[in-house]
Amino acid sequence: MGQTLLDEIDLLILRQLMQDSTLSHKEIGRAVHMTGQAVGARIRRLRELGVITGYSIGWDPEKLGLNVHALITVFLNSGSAHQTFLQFVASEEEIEEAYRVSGEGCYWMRVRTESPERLNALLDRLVKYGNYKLSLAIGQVK
Amino acid sequence: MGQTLLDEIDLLILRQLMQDSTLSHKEIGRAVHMTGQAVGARIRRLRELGVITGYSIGWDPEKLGLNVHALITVFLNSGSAHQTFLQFVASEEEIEEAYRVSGEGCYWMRVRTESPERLNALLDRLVKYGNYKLSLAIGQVK
DNA sequence: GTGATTTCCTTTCCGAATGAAAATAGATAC
DNA sequence: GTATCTATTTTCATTCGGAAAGGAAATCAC
Repeated sequence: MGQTLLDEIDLLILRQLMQDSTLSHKEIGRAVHMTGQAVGARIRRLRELGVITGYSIGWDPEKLGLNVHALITVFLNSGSAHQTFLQFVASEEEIEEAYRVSGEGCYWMRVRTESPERLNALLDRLVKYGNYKLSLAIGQVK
Repeated sequence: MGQTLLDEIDLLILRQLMQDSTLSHKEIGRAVHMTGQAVGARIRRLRELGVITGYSIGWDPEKLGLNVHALITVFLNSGSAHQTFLQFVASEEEIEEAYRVSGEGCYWMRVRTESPERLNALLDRLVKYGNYKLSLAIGQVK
């Protein structure tokens, strides 16, 4: 594929931005031996190519009161339409990630809620679409 | 807990930054009816409180050639030390997330590799620590 | 009620970063 | 050698971000 689209310098810039996107172009330039403007041009290109899809912040879920963290494997009912399930996923703010999977189950997702009661309520809404298997995350390793 | 630490305006600012951390303080200020400087002071406070933990970019894994996406449940050997497993996780760049779980298995993790061969090699290294169950992600829903 | 204190916001100001345009260097084809 | 194309540097105007000073509102002691 388009592997020649990105050179080593692009990858260096990306790695730096992944760690800290507030680095100035000039600071990044020091690491890759370029002026800030050249770095800026490359970053603009990475955005236009769709390699960089956006800028965001990292945040502490516990500081926001999200104390419950669960991993859920979803086994969709055979009659349940995937489309309506996708709408469900999109509408539930407590679902942080969700993937269609091949292997065990139909979907896998990770959720955070502020309390066991909220998790319980979410599972009640989820069970309309199918069965599930749940594990609680008791620590983030990475 | 410290729920009174964050007011509605702080949450609004956080939500905006989660969507796009390149918004200027002034732009955010328009949404919350404050000057850019006031927004900047609140953001600084959110950083000092540890609510905001960092700034990063979103990126397209396929544009970087990471075509294989897998979800792995790890069942650690009873003799295997957790400490050495954590070092393993930290050293493997292809592991993007990992959590200690209570429920099915000991750890859960999500990995991306550029090829099935690389996934195979990663699993070879993983199997020293225990057993695993693997699902392939075939689409990101959220 | 008065005054002091604290907190938070606005105003003002300056250094630094960003983004655009023009000039320059390096590589390639012919 | 000449033309051409791409990527970088240089230069410049605009904007942003952070610090300091001043002011409004809430709290508290008395």
